[in-house]
Amino acid sequence: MTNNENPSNPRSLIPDTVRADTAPHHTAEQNIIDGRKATAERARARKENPFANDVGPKAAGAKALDIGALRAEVKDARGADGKYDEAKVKAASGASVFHVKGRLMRNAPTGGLTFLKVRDRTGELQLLASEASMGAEYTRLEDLDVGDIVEAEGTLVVSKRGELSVEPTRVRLLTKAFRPLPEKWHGLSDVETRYRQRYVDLIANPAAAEVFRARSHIVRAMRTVFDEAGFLEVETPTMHTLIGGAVAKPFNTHHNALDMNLFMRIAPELFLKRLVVGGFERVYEIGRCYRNEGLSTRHNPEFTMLEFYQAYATYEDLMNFTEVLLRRIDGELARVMPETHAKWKTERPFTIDVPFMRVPMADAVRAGAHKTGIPAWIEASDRKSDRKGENESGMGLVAFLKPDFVDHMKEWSKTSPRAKAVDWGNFRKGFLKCENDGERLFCCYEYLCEPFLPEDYKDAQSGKSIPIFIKDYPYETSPLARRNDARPELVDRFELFVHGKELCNAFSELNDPDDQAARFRDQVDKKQKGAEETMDYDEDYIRALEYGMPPAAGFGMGIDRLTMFLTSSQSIRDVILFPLLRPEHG
RNA sequence: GGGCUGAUAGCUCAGUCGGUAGAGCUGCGGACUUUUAAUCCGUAGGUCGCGGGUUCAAGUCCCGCUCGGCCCA
Repeated sequence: MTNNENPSNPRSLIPDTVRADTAPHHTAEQNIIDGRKATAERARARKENPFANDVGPKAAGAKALDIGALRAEVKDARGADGKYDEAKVKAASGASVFHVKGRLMRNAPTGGLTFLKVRDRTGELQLLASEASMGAEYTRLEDLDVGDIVEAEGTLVVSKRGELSVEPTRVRLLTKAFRPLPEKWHGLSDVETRYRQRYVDLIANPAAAEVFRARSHIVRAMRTVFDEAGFLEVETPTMHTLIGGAVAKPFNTHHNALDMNLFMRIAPELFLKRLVVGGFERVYEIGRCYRNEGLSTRHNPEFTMLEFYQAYATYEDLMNFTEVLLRRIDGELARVMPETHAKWKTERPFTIDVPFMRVPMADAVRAGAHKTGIPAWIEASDRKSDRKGENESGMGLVAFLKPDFVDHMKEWSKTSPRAKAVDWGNFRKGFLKCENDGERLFCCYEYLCEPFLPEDYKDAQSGKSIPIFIKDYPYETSPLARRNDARPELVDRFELFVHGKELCNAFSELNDPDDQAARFRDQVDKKQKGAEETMDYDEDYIRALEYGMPPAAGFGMGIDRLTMFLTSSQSIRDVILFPLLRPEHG
């Protein structure tokens, strides 16, 4: 806790609802809060602490267990239908007294018998309380509200419906919850409140909490895979003096003591490759990156990226490895949370169970051109390009479009439903802005292929889309990637698209310092011509390459997006605990 | 930044042509010894996001603003 809160902040740090003494609000919520505070005061009057710390069983020999561990003790008493057999429970647990603690999720009296439900991090357990088991303390249950943190101890019994329950001799308030939880049936669905008050979301929506558990498992499984393969996990700076490693706008910050402007990193790439120079032949980093861009269902300004670099590997090796990695992670998810995973898996519009597609970008563009049914495009994309040494498929279309694109747009767009579905306005805008044929090919890919990937590459059996590696990018779009030995106009690079959305970006690394220096100079030229998103010239990185970086391949993947895919989440905000939002009070 | 769309009780939502603000859950009081969205009876709970305008009359129509959501850049 810091004590240097800015006194100039015009907004009070204390919300109205907890200033009830000075500014009472006669709202329904405030009435509930007042009532719960009064309950806490009554407990204090009885010398009981409504924020107790002395947790633990009172009975000698009682077992203090997590709910999951408690269930494991009597797992053999559970039938195939999920119901417990009372005799078997008694046989397994005998007269043992169990102690559990957690959040009270239900408090339902039916006269002399009260059903309560306690939830801890491992599960939920019913308490079956009666006057017979609790004596005079039974009436005290009235003071417990849903949301309170409680402890209870007693023997195991089975309810008439076959539910494993603790018959408590004691149920005690540990922490009073002043605020009511959202409604039990619909939960909390207001997305704004879910993001702003994630703590409530996590309590009220178990499905939301499951996504974040999955995220943790995903990252751990990933580390296991890399550690087993002999990779070293490292941490490199997140505050950079130069912009590098990706094409994006950075956040600016400032170091006071050195009076130095800094950029929050947009990618760790150039530092990790320095480590490859240093002899760490296999390194990876999982860390936060920052990009000063708009927000969307797929973009948060800060996000988590995995990057790894492997000496003596090529981008072909990494394609194989990517498939292994994703299946290993998904398999681990299936192992640790089988039921939730099965639900997510059926919801997925894609499958990772079949081999991924591998398509050179130029071939994808040629196929995309054919799909539009525009005769001139088909003819052009089948034609050999006049550019020497050029690949012969997609480049034909680029050569054809370059001189007169705009004039024919209306006519082309009417050729077929597929042609009509093309975003012609932005395609034109993007194409005309391109400075070279490489960028033009990439632009054709973006508008003619990428939006249609899910429908064009499908698994016949399941009807689900197949992840696809688009490979062999034009060198102009990839300033850090190695040129293809046979076709220097291309780089040995791929991106993995899952259901049409980019997940990974990888390439064989450019380790020729002179070529890298030339690419940096191109970037600087672009900036001088007004381009906003360019890399800086990194002299030290060139110097590092001059010491010799072994041939290597590198890989980047958004952890947030991976989590979205695997947990069937529709928005990146559903996989980031505290996504960036505007301040609540304007 | 642009288009569309939303904000009504603590939560989930209705609210028709502009005419007294509604329900369920929650809360509070009561009944109930096998519930699990418990049930039954009673009862309380509102700055209709904020500001302006039109009107005899605005949750409703108009304008602006704030904060979201979806799509696009």
